[in-house]
Amino acid sequence: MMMRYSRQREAILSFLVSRKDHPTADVIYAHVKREYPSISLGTVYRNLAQLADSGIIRRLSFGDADTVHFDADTSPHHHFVCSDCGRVMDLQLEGLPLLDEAAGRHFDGIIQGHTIYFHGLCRECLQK
Amino acid sequence: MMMRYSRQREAILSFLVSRKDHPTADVIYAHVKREYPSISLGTVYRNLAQLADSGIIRRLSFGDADTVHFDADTSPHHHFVCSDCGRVMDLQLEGLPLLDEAAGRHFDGIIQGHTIYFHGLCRECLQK
DNA sequence: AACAATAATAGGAACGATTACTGTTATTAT
DNA sequence: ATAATAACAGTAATCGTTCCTATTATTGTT
Repeated sequence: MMMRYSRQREAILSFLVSRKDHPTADVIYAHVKREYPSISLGTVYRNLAQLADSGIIRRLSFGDADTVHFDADTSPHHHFVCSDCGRVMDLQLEGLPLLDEAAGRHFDGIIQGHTIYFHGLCRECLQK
Repeated sequence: MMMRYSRQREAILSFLVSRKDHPTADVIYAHVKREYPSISLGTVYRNLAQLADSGIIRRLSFGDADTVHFDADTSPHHHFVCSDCGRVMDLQLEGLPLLDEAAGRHFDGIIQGHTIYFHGLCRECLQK
């Protein structure tokens, strides 16, 4: 089924683009609700799923927290999760070897990709 | 509070030790129920949490599936998730650089660790 | 071996994130 | 303007997991 324009989806996407902290569905809902007071949480979830499935945004999930985060930046980069405040931040990592290829050497199937995330304490939480 | 012995915990742990496919809580529940028909799912979750918190087993969670897996092998190794059948398998990876240190070079806080998992198609799913 | 203190249990209710359902509204091609 | 249908709001349902409570099992002490 083809994707039609909708004001709600546009508001969701433009909010997500404006943020670099990878908010969750309920945070997005709370903010978009200011512009569209009658928007429903289901609409937020449905649109996030559509946007993710069509490759416009990316789903992020981290082991500890069981809520999915969303990132409008689909360029290759990694993530850090603060184990104290839960904040999610971008993290650059240079000189990473070809992990998938290395993993494939000891593996019978096909490696298509991998996920890495780092955890620790962010600067703000260190200063207390 | 100190940890007392319990038959249920022992059954849960010995089942987990016997498996190398990192089952979820409900799979563990289904199997241990054969030996202890009156065991409750809450007991399984509580004991898995205790075992994980005391470092005897390890929690594994992967982005896509939103269910936690458990691994009685706490030695350092990585994991692969088949994107077709969902199977979780161990995966060796040699010559991995000091990722945490590399990540720390571009980061303001403290990196304490990381999680990696690979995805793709397992051998069984390739053969269809 | 009996006893008292309390960790662990079974069973079920409660929870939070997400998905599914349904009648109504908005977009888009004609 | 119209008709076809994607998207919506609102709400119910689902699912993994946690919490609660009265009962049972383990363990150190007589």
